[in-house]
Amino acid sequence: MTRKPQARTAQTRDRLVAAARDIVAETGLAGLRTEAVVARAATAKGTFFAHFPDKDHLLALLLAEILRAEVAQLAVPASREQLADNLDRVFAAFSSEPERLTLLVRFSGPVGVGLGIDEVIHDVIAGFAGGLAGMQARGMIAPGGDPALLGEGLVAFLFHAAASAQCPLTTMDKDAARRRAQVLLHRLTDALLWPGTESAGKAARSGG
Amino acid sequence: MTRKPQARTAQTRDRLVAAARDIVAETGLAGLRTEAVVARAATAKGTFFAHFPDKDHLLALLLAEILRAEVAQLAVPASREQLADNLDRVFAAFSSEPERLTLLVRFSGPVGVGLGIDEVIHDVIAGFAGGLAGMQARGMIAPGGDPALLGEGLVAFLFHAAASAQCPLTTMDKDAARRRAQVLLHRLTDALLWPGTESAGKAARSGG
DNA sequence: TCCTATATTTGACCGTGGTCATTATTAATC
DNA sequence: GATTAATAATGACCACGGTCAAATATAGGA
Repeated sequence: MTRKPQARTAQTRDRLVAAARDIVAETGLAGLRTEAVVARAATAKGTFFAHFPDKDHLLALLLAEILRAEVAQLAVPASREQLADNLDRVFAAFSSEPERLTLLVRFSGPVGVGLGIDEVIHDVIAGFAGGLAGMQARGMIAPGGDPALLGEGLVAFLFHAAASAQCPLTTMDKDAARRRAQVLLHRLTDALLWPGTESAGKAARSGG
Repeated sequence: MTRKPQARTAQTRDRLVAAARDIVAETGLAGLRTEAVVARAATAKGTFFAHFPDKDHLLALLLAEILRAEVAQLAVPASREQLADNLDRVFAAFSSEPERLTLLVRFSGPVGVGLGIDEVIHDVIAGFAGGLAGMQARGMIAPGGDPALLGEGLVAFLFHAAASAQCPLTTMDKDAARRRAQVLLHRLTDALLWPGTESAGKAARSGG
């Protein structure tokens, strides 16, 4: 017969997550070692894998926390400038560590349900969609598109730009690659939201 | 002083690539083991890493070959239906193995120059761009957008859809996830190319 | 042809993610 | 409280990617 989970199960899991959270805060996602996690949580390595299918699942959990904190503060955009600003912030949140993009790609689909990644992405899309709906009502973007779909389009562009910015730490100027990707992101956005006026959006932003 | 590379260098490298190519053909990208490669190529493991920075660089090289073969046959699209068909084929090529998407994301940026991934992606974009330019001239898509930029937008949607389709082999229906992602891809494409007529494109395709 | 500096190869070795048979603990029942 | 069956924790072990000091082979010059 199946029996209700023991009381210590949740405690052990919490200890593991807390230990991992601390380590990630200190070393970044890429610096996390399962050995270090179980040492700090005072469990055996096997226990780790009894609670998480693999290391990346735990990392995805923590990434969702981090992204939620970095993205929750974003206001619903009400102007072209605010929209561009939000795009830049989410872009930064998605690509500040290479590991983040890898995890997002791996866990953005059905695989990630339950880890929080899907919720974060959904919230980002919803934030864009809400802003776009308002702007559409005020005639500030091209009419006729479904705001939710346009929001998903923006997130698609974010992923693409983040991937294009991928760059080993050693070679070439990292900021240059990032800035180039950001320009691409904004031009694509303009093409989707203000068809036929790609350059106008850039001009409007550079004025602010 | 630096001296010209020895004759055997290229041979050894070719043996390694050939061995890896055979293994990938047999087991898929995920099934490749460096031990197996060096065994088949009759070299030591250290030699492998003298020729490639890591395993993924070699895999990216092979993936570029594979994608080139799968994508080279695509005709420049001259109609909505052909465009949709090309999108489906590239989507399939990008997402048929989970490992493919991972490698594409990692090596689509500046990191991937010299491995062929960047060329493949460039060719795909150029293919779409060429088709879109023609369709634009004939008034078949919304006017005013830069075809090259629109092509890049389509590739961005491809990546997003492929990520959304990510699904562990064990849980849920793989085809269902893929079909859902494909619908998303087509709706996004319609929003970009035929703003305000998302459903029309679907209807046109379902008739063919 | 011999010498030597450089290029290339080698394989024992290591770090780290992940497994699994075994042991310890606990919920449920009497 | 004693018994037992399910649940959780353990850590020795393995697989595999990647390293590096030492060994070997070669280009180029005398």
